[in-house]
Amino acid sequence: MSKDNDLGLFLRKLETHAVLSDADRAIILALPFTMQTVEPLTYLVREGERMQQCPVLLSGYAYRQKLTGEGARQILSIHIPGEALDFENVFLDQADHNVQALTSCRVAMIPRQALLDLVGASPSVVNAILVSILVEASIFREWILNVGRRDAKTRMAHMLCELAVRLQAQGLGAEECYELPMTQEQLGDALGLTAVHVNRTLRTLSEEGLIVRNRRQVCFPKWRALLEVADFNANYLHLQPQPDPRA
Amino acid sequence: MSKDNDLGLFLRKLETHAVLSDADRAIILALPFTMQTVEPLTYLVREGERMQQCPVLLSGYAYRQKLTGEGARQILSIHIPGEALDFENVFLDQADHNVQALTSCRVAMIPRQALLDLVGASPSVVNAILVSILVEASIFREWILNVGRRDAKTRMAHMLCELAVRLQAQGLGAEECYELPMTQEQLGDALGLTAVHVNRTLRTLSEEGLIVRNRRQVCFPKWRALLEVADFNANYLHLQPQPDPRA
DNA sequence: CGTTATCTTGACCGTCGTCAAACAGGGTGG
DNA sequence: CCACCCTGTTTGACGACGGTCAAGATAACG
Repeated sequence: MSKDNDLGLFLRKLETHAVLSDADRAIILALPFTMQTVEPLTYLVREGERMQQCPVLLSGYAYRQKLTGEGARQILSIHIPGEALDFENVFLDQADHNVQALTSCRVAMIPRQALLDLVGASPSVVNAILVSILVEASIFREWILNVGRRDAKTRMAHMLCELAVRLQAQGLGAEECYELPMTQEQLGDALGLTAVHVNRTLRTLSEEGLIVRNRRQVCFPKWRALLEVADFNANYLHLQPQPDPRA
Repeated sequence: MSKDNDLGLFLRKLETHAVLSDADRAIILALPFTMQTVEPLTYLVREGERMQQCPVLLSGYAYRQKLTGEGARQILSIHIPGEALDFENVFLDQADHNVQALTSCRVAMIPRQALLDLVGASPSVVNAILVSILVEASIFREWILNVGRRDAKTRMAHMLCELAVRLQAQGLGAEECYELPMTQEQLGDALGLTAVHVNRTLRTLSEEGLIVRNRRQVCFPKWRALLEVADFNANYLHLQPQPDPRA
């Protein structure tokens, strides 16, 4: 069973987007890897480096991040368990941004070569990885729209919705409530806002009863209403697994 | 010769990022396609649609675009000749955003199936396409940083630099001068600004002698200084062709 | 229980958005 | 060739969303 294997969550993530055969599943679960546990803020990928293995997140959260010359930080995406954190540098030479652990994380490191060998060896698994990469790109696009064209409140709500839906799709926590261990400064870096304004925005959402926070937990008592406010439509997440179109 | 073939520019683009063999080149140039000429603003990909062919831009400009529920538009990327405009929907079921012609364009439409058949048939060409997709994702990430964390002037300068460098890399026009047929409203939609503020920003850049505009042509008399102001570093464009790592 | 990070709030400010009007350019048709 | 229009550009006055600065309150952590 996939659940017995550490890579089970990784497989689940791939199957969220692509239909796989038993043979495909076997190939994925048979990928070599070494386990690693890392502390919050550990760099899993560092700009300029050449990666020899691809980290896959098995527990905890991580984020993708980039800095301006002035030192301002922009968080580019948040990653949840099951997601590969560095498909890009399996095929590219040099990392162009950073990936950091947000919480303490368990990570499976898959040798780059093992993933490269899949190209040619298993077209349907390559298809699944391709779809995964393309869905991540789609999330980047929505992120651009979010940061470029929505006001602070909508922007914040949108990010909260996206995470809720993605966690749900991975079978982690319910849609109406989850653990979000980001500081308000990190939220600001993700949304292109300052920590202070994040605070004000969260207060507004709370006052309107759209979110309830205690500790690092967020709940959504009026999920439908929140989706409205967030201008959220899950299409861009491509959550319906699609058959290998080559078939 | 590749230059005799309509897909020559497409090949050149792929070779900017990946090293190809003669056999690979032959496969790419032998892809079936039909030519098409479209007017400005024509939709080449429309959100929600299922595409059966992948447009490749051969002349003119196009852009990728998405709308908020309120109708605000965000341009996600600008495309120049040689670039495939819709690798995403070769592998995904449903378009999650739009692609529109910016100028009148010549476009080669490659049947989706022909591209799908490459997976399994030609690993090294698939590698090249993968790299292409990943570089586009890298450009999205930089775009997020640009919109999220840079002020209007830097943001504008950065976009102008990116286009200059990409055009240069494709052998189209010089670094110091090119044709940019975008209205100020479109520039605003790309940068997350209003047309009015785009105008003010362009004026500032002009006054500082960093850009010179007449008609739709932009020139950069002080390229080095502009790179500074733009906080521009071309690493994220991955312009050094990299050998197939599977070799 | 002290120390530090994070959160929270208020006062103030600046970049950028809004609204509006004038202006330039480029087609079109008379 | 010149009126005419339409789209795009330019500018100014004003307003607001979000940034900055600073201080106090809370929570996290050894």
